[in-house]
Amino acid sequence: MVRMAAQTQPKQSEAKLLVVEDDANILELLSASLRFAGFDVSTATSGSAAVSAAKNTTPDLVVLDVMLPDLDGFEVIRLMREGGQRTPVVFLTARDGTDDKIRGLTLGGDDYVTKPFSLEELTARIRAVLRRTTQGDDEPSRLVFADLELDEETHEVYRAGQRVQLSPTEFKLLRYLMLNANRVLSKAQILDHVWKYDFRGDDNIVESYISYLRRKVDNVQPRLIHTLRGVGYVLRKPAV
Amino acid sequence: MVRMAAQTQPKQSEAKLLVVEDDANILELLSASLRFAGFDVSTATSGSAAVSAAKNTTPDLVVLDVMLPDLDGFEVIRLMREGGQRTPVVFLTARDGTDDKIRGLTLGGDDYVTKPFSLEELTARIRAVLRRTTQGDDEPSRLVFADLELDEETHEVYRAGQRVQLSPTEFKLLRYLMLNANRVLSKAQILDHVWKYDFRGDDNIVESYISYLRRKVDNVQPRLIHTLRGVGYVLRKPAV
DNA sequence: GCTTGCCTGCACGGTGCCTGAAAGTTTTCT
DNA sequence: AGAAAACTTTCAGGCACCGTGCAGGCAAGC
Repeated sequence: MVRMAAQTQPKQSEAKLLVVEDDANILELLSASLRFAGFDVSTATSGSAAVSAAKNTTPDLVVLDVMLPDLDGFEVIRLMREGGQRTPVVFLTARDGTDDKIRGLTLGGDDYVTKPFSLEELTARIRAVLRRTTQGDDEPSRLVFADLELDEETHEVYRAGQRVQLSPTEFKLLRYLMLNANRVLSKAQILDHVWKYDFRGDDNIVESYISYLRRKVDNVQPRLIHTLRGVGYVLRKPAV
Repeated sequence: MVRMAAQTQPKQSEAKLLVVEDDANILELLSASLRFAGFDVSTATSGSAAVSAAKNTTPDLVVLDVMLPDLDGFEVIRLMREGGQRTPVVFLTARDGTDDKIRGLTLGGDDYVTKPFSLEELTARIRAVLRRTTQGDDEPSRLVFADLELDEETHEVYRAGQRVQLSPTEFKLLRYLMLNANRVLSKAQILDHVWKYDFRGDDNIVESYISYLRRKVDNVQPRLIHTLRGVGYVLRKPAV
């Protein structure tokens, strides 16, 4: 009897996040999905509001849009840290332009994600930064399911002990499947989480990448990636 | 024209729903059957009315047509959640050519159903979302009747411990029978709940699917699916 | 025995999914 | 900077499965 209890929430750290973003749609997107991922989320829509919110709520991490109406992201951080608190940051930044300043900040243990991003990308970065900055490393960086292993830091993947090379998208898809092992995921759900939020293609791309993944990591017994026709895909050990 | 027999209420969570839909026919269909399914239903026919209704009645879940005369579904959600309440949503969306706007519907534990849908499909999604977003998950995802087991999340079905593979329609029909175990269901009733609301075929298809189900899940003793000639079908343990 | 309702085998067309290939894009290398 | 490689995305053919209608046969009840 190997049936697993259905879990309702992805298991995540219950860290306090402050999300700072002036675009209302993106803010809603972020707060809804980060909250669902198990984070304790508060929000701000301007730099000055962010500074005072950070003083009051002392978040464990700040998700910060670099481009804000009043202050720019770096100013916000400078002001926040003047009070002595050394809160880690994940920046949200537009693709071009100020890459240099951002790059410098990653040296201090912070990180950044360029817009448009996928939610898996963002939550992966958040978890990585929290993992790094939290002493007493509770969360391991290695996901394991059956004889499948995936290292979130080194991006190495093994199936049955064999090293497998994956492209960036293949890696993100597999990580999403592994984080949600035994849970059925629809193509829409996969698209919403693994692909960038501005992707305007159709579901078939998910089928393509499932196909690529099967060829690379699911070409041995037992098969772990299963199709549920009309429903979605699921990563699980075959029924007895 | 929804045919409904007089019967006692199916046991369901007594959750408060807000149904937002501008098509009067569909709104009537939805509110009648969801009310009958045991939900506490209130309605709105425009986005702005929905926002204020949500503020006043604080529903546990919102059933929301994406295409509304005034605001689009995302705007409605954003405005509703600005007050800090995190209400889950099941979106209703048209499945025509320009699939443009159907991204982001599965984020934050929300879900969506494409028109035309069947009522069972919709209530199944509603229950799934409520199950996911309610802490202290009381409702299990597994239906059990005699030695028949059906998992709503993984779509697995077992009879007498044996795994059985069902097609999507077979699965929906069996779920409907199990949710209404010991209750006699007419063919018209089954058609109204399990088939999409625009289905214009004849009753014989129900007979066909009952036949398929019997072959797959009722081929052992004791027989659970019974015909009441001239009346309908019922799932029950043989008479005492 | 006859009528009526139900059961089920069969066939046809549609749908969902898989995958190879090509086109378009980004990244890396020289 | 330009060329090459790797990667992402789209397209189309193929295949298995599924939904639906039809029709012949069977069982129940008058």
